[in-house]
Amino acid sequence: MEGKADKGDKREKIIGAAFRLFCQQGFQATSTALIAKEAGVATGTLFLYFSSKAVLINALYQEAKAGLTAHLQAGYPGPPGVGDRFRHLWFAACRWGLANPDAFRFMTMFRSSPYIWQVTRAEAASAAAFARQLVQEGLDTGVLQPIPPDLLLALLDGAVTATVTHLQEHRDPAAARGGVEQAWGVFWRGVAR
Amino acid sequence: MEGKADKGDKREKIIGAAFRLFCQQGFQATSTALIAKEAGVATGTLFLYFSSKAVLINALYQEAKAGLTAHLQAGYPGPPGVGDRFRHLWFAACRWGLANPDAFRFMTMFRSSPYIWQVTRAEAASAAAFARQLVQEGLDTGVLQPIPPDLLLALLDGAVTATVTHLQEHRDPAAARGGVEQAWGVFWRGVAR
Amino acid sequence: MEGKADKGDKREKIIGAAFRLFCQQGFQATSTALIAKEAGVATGTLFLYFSSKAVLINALYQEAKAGLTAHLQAGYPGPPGVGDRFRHLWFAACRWGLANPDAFRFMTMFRSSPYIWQVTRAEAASAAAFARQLVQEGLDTGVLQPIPPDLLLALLDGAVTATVTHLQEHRDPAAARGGVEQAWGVFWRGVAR
Amino acid sequence: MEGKADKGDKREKIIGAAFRLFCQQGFQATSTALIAKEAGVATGTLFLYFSSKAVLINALYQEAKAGLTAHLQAGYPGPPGVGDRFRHLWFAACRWGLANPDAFRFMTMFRSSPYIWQVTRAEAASAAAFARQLVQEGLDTGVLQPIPPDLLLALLDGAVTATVTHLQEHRDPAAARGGVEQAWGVFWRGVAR
DNA sequence: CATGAATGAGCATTCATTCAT
DNA sequence: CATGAATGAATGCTCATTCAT
Repeated sequence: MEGKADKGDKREKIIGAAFRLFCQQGFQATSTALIAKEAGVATGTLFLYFSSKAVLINALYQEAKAGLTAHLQAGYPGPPGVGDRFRHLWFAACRWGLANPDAFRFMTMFRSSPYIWQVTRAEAASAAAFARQLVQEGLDTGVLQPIPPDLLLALLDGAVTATVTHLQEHRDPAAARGGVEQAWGVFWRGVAR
Repeated sequence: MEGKADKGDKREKIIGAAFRLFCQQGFQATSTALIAKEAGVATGTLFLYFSSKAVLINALYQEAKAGLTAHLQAGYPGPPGVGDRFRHLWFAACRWGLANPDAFRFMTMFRSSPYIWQVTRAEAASAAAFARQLVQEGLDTGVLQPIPPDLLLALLDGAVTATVTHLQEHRDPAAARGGVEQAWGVFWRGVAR
Repeated sequence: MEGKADKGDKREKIIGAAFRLFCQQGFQATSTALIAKEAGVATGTLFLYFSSKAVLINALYQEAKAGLTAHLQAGYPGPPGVGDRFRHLWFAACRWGLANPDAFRFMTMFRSSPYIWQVTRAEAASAAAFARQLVQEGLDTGVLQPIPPDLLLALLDGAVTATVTHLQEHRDPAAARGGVEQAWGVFWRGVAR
Repeated sequence: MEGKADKGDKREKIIGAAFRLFCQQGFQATSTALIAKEAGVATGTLFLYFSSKAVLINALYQEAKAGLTAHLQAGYPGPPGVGDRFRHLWFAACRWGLANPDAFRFMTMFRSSPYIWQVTRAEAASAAAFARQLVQEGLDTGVLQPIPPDLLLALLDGAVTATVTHLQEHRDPAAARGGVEQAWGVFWRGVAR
């Protein structure tokens, strides 16, 4: 009774199909017609929800970023230690990346792509403002090495991306857990004072 | 005798134009006709050197990787310490990335793109085999933390990419020097024992 | 309610335009864009009905063969004499050829062309199986000269083609009637016992 | 000493390669570059002998027609009977067609093609004027049925073409001889009085 | 005469987008 | 809201032809 395609269902299906196809075949090989077919809707319907292919791409990027951000904020611990909170971010990010391979891959693929507008990137960044605050707190309390906050965030981002991508390629569920832990060790040893 | 199109010049011009345009506008937004025009050659000439657009992209990727690899091997120091050699790699890579922004950006953009064939990636990786040996030596001699070599290489790669990309965005030649040094500190502190 | 593009009309228009243009200018000199324009549809529309130019050519060949076959079977007389039925085939074929000059010319032009696939030829041949049966009956009843059936059919085909082509070049409606009759005389005298 | 590619050798090689390729792959699939390569000469060389692809095609057509005509005139018997001379033409034509499959196929393929200019066709026809005279003589002496000479020539042409093409498809050297004889019987019975 | 790199007009085909139903 | 046939601008690629060597 509830599987009958509830209102708004179509938008989700289109987004899901788009993530899958873009990751598998890339941008140019994925036509809007194919996305629509994979999503089980008509060609025209896609344009009812996303006014153009460019809009769709950017929506996808935001969707991915929002998913990740939400996951990071979910169990975000309170005041305890700055290190604990960093630890939480690290593991939550890796866990999300490994659980959502398509969305994660999409993010890395389009991270520095000209298809993603500045606005999109800016919105995604602002959503992760709390991470920046954490870094600032770490610097202020002397827990972190004295490094420009933006550079430190970039390094965090780069390390997580490298770790998840690496573990995704060598699919070994057992090694994954350990890899995340080891990479965390490298990162924290590097930035902590 | 100097400058004016010395035979074989055309291939270089096409590669240069392609790097520039792909970085600015992305793969599909850059038509072969535009690349040819920007390179100052006829449309057909492009296909004389690269049998298809896909072949061009892969050639570009290899060109970039080869350029970086050559630069890394250039002043590669002998036996001294593992740390010294790592230091050389780090700084050489960052220097190259900052000096060749288009090629570097191209590499990050297409790193995980479906346009780049496995063969291309494999060839590029094999050229950097000496880096893998260095890691192994570091692990054997106990200079590095006990981490899977591949993961460690991935982290090195990710850290360099994050650093260069970050410094390119905030163009400040003065800060660049310092940034590379600081990021190196983070990385080495993280992986050294 | 009449005339003005009654759904499915487009396919017909494309076929008509293609017959005309291919006969006038040949295969390669006739661009798909020109066919579309002549048919009054958009370029893309042609590919909606025929997935490639090669498919279009083969469809045209089948269309022509089917038209001819249908016309031959239309008033095909029953049991009477084998000669009467041959006479029907001869005149019906010539009549159709003179009435559909473009389709007929197309058939002769592409008869031995590499553009027409074996499948296409086979299908067209199977549709004319009843002619083969007639020949067999003629041989069995001793009405025809003892000649391999395939050779006899080839000669019939060749004679009709030569006759119609000849009469088309010297357009003289009056002479046409007589020419068909005279050629029939030659053919039948040649094959009958 | 004499195999060293004598003067004018290149023209022959180009013609031979062109016959082969056009028959195998058709007009559009056969590029001038391919013909040149198959002939073992440079691209530009082809245009030294034939100023354009269209000129080459027409030269090929003339070459084929000339070859056939020469063969027909070779052992052309003197005054004896009209029937004997017809017989000679028939067998000589079939023999040539079976011995030169590529040239023969080329002729049938381009017989009614728009690529062959009227001039070319006219020249080829005038070379075969002696055949027309034979027909006229046959009509005048009452040896042939009273049929327009052009139509009779067209039927002769059509019958030879059909016979050779048919025998070429069903390659059976033994059957070939018999087939030519049987087809001749059909033709002569049809046109003789 | 011969070469083959270079040219660029031309073509088949695709695909984002629209709109009548 | 949903559909999918229709559109036509845009693109990758080909190939006849030229010309400097």
